[in-house]
Amino acid sequence: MLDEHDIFKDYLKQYNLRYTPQRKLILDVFLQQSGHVHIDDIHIRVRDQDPTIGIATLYRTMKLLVESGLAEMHTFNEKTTYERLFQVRHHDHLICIVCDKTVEFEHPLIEKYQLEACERYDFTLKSHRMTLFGICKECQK
Amino acid sequence: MLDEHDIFKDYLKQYNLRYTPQRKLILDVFLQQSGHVHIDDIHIRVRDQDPTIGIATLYRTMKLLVESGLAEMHTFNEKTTYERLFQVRHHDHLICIVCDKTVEFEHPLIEKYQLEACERYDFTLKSHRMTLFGICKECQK
DNA sequence: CTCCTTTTTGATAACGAATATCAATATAGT
DNA sequence: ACTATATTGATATTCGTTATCAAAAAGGAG
Ligand SMILES: [Mn+2]
Ligand SMILES: [Mn+2]
Ligand SMILES: [Zn+2]
Ligand SMILES: [Zn+2]
Repeated sequence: MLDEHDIFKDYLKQYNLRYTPQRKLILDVFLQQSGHVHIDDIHIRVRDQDPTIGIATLYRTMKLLVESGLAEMHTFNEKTTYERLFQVRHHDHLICIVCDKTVEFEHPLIEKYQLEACERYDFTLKSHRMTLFGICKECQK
Repeated sequence: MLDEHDIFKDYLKQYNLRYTPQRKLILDVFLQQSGHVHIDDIHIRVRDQDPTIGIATLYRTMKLLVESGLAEMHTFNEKTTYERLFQVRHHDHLICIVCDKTVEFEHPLIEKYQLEACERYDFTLKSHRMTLFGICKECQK
């Protein structure tokens, strides 16, 4: 079974790009994280293992991870976050507008009707972004 | 029946803010637009009628329009756009990732299941953002 | 109207995330 | 070893948006 490093290598090879130590390290660090990770968090942990890595390389590599399907980029608030995508079940997000708490959920029927809506307008659905904003139980008190 | 200017005046009064000529003009211009309008477009048309209005005032006023429920802010791509909200039926968006064409749609069942998902996690739904990305018929050829 | 307080304005500086630039370095293949 | 190409890190730059601040405007009270 292919793991994330194989996927990444394949993607890089496909575009004549190289599997460098920096890219490997960034992927390693990213895979150790869970949930929605900010680029600064990744930066700190990467520099922990190799202080010479520049921020530009980090941005460039995160972009490659997204393009290769290993990461998903979120822009819920101002700061973008990254989330593991490969072998992680698709889900949408429910965010508390008071405390920023996030709940991950998936509704099969919503996914189904999204496809339906697309077909009605002769679109081929490629991806979607659905985020619900509300107030969690604790913040309602 | 209240129109947008009344709504705006009420909102301003509520927070001890003033209904100034600049704010009136910006609202006037905004209401003449339709669809998803970029701030530069509004700026051009505003300066056309009053060249002394500064960009800061425009940003500040657009924020007030959003807060008063008259406008909705979208961040589909890099540039944020504004769309009339009052007396305009709620809808979600379907965007072609090739040509940026936008289709507006609404699916009652999706809205229903969004509420359902919220209730399951004890959230009070306040708003949602759903955008489908696909390839339109023309761009598939 | 005059005086006083608060709000608003416009010019411009500042911000910050992300990208572009570019010379030095690393890599892969011959 | 040699060559061509890709990559890197430091840094400058971009660009939408926000903060700053002195001057102007607005709203009341008398
Ligand atoms: Mn998630
Ligand atoms: Mn719309
Ligand atoms: Zn909360
Ligand atoms: Zn298209």
